[in-house]
This record gives sequence, C-alpha cells and structure tokens, in this order.
Amino acid sequence: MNNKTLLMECAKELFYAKGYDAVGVQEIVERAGLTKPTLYYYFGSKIGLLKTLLETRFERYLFQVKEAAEAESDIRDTLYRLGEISCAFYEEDRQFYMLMMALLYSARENEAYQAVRPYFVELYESIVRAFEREAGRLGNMRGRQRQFAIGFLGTIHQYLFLQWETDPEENPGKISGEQISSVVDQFMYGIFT
Amino acid sequence: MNNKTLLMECAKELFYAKGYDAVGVQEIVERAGLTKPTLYYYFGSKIGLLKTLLETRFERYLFQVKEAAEAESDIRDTLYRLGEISCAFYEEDRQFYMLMMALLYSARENEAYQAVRPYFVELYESIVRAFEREAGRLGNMRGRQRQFAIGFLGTIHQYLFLQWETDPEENPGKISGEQISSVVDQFMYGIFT
DNA sequence: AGATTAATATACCGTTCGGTATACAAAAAG
DNA sequence: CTTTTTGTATACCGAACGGTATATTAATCT
Repeated sequence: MNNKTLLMECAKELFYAKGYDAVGVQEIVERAGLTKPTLYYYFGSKIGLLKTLLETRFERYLFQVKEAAEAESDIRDTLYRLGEISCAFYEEDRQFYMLMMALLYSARENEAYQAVRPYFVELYESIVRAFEREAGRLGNMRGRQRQFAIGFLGTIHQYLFLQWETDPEENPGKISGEQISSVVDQFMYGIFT
Repeated sequence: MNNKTLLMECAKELFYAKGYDAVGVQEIVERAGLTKPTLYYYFGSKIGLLKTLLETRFERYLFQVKEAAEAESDIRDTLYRLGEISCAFYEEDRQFYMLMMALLYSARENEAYQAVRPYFVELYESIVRAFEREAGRLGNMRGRQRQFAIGFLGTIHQYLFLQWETDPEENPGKISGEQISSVVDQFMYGIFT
C-alpha cells in the first residue's frame, strides 16, 4: 500500500472510532508512521483528506445505485436490487459504512457533514426518480416520492445498524437474499396500503 | 432565565448546529454573554455541561417511556403510547431531539457518545422488557426481543427524521394520533408475520 | 455590622490544533 | 550526467483549545 492509501486507511479508522472533529492531523500521520507535510502534500487539508476518501470509496456505490434506480424494472425488483447493493457496500467495509452514517447524522454546519451531503443528495434523488417512474405507472403516490425515498433508505440503514449492533466485531454473517426480501416487503407494505 | 439555564440553552443550540467537538467553551460563554469561569463554576467541565443538559432534558422522557413500557397493556397499545411519548418529546424541542440522535450515531470512543449512551441503553432495555412480556404471553418471538426494540426505536426515529426533513424550520405541524397508529401498524406488520 | 457564601470577571496556564517555509533525498526526464 | 519532479522530514507558526489561580462583587447568614 502506498503512503497516500495508507493515510486514507488510517484516517478512516480514526474518524470512525473517534469522530472527524476529534481526530487531529498529527494523530493520523503518527498512525501511518509519517509526518504532517506528507499528508498536506497529498490532500492539501484535513477536509481534503476526507473528501478524497469519500470520492474513492463512495463513488462506486453511488454509481451502482444510480444504475439500479434507473433500470426500467418493477419497483419491487428495483428496491430489492438497491437493498442488495447497499448490503454489499456495508459488508465490504463496515467501518466505512458506519462512518458515512455518523457523518450523515452530524450537525449541518459541520464541514464533514457538508462533505458527505452531496453524495447522499445524489443517492436520494436517484431513488426519488425511481419512485416517480413508478408513480407515472400507478399514479397513486400523492407526491410522496421524496418521503418514500428517505423512508426506504432509512429502513435499509435501520436493518444494517441492527446487524452491526448484533454482530459487533467478529466474523460477520453474510446477509441473505431472503433477509433483503423481507425488509423490502416490510417497507412496501407500509407504502402501498 | 438564570445563567446556568442560559448556558445550557446556548450550548444546546451550538452543539446542535456545529456538533459537540466543534464547539469551544469560549464560544458557548460568548453567546451567553458570560465568561469561562462561570461555566466551570456550574458544570466543572465541557462534558459536565453536556451531562447536566442530558440529565435535565432526557430524564423526564425516559421516565415516561419506562412507565409506558412497564404498563401491563396490549403490545399494540404500549407501542402506540411509546410512539406518542416520543413524538411529544420531539415536538417539545426538535433541536434537542436531533442533537440526541446525532450523538447516538457518533463514534463510540467519543466522550459525548459515552455521555448519551446510558440513557439510550435504559430506553432500549425497558422496551426490550415490554417485548419480553409479550413473548411470555405469545411465546413466538424466538428471542428476537432485542432486535424488535432497536427496530421499533429506529422506525420511530426514521419517521421523526422524515418529519424534520420535510418541515425544516418553520411552524411544525402537530403529528396526529392517526399518523402514529400507522407507523406502529407498519412496524407490527413487519414483526408479527 | 461583620462574616461567609455564591456568583462572576481578569488574566493567565500549558497543550494541541491545522497548516507551512524550507531543506533534502530519490527517482524520472532531458 | 545534469535537471526537474516527486515525495518526505525538520522545525516552526499563530490561533484556539480546555481549564484555572486569583480577585471582586453581590447576596445571605449570624
């Protein structure tokens, strides 16, 4: 692993464990066995490091989500696919997933929140569009597509958070397709009745 | 408002807006028009201020939750009552509610997280007990009471978060009993099928 | 009235913060 | 074989951090 990647990895671990604001630049470079100018050489600033981390880790997930959300398939299939992608993203690096969520729920004025926000806005908007297409076919959503998008994302996250709490550090059990189906069904029951 | 209360109010606003770590003691006392030794006189430390804030604001909510969770009524009624109490708590001070949630989702090693944790553990455990009593009557929960408790709390929060996003700053619409019912029903459908 | 306590301020402590000027080594390019 | 570029380190910056020693004012008690 090169030093740039190493710095991002160390930063991720510390940001996850202690929170973005509570971690000093000094602490990151010490964990990596490097010095501050090296970090500033690659990232320019502490927030630049976080932004690069988001870019390299979140963008692929976002791409997959957009692909699934824009597919012209049945809403249930679309939601199932979105659940699948999100679980895979969680399983790939649970620390990173939990870091994203912590940042998402942090204060609006915080610069770390402002760094993650655009990604979640994009995520959310592509899911809104999926519901809008569905409304075009069924026409009974009463303009609640935005609420459904937040609700769906929230349901998935709630499920993964529960996984996380249940299964804290040791070897995580793979989430089955059956489990994803049941989460999607539960959500759809709440929406379409 | 006395200076002690004033300091807590200013701290709450700042913690909500910028996050616990990002707010300096200096900033809090400046907003209150006071000086640092006054804050240290009342609270001993920055974390002491947060703890006092939690004590004075969270404890009443927690008491109501315990009362409702321990009532010997039907599980649906219990959950409805819990939903009602939580919505009231949210409506009483939405900033404080969102601050609690941000702290709950923040990093485990963070001292602010460790300050809120005991309250949420208690909250969660009293709800677990409610499900356990229900299992004693129905006997079909397969030891998933803890999951149901997190799931229920998560569902309520998801709903309130959605309210918050929909209705950001202006005069908030009161949440109706009908809305609470539908959230509880949605949750119960997911559980008891 | 005098003594005591509660509440607040001035001015400072050492530490850590994010960030940088400068130098130097290694590697790539000419 | 120079020259340039890339990567890394030493040593430092001013500002802000959480916290405190001490003094002073205002209220309470005896």
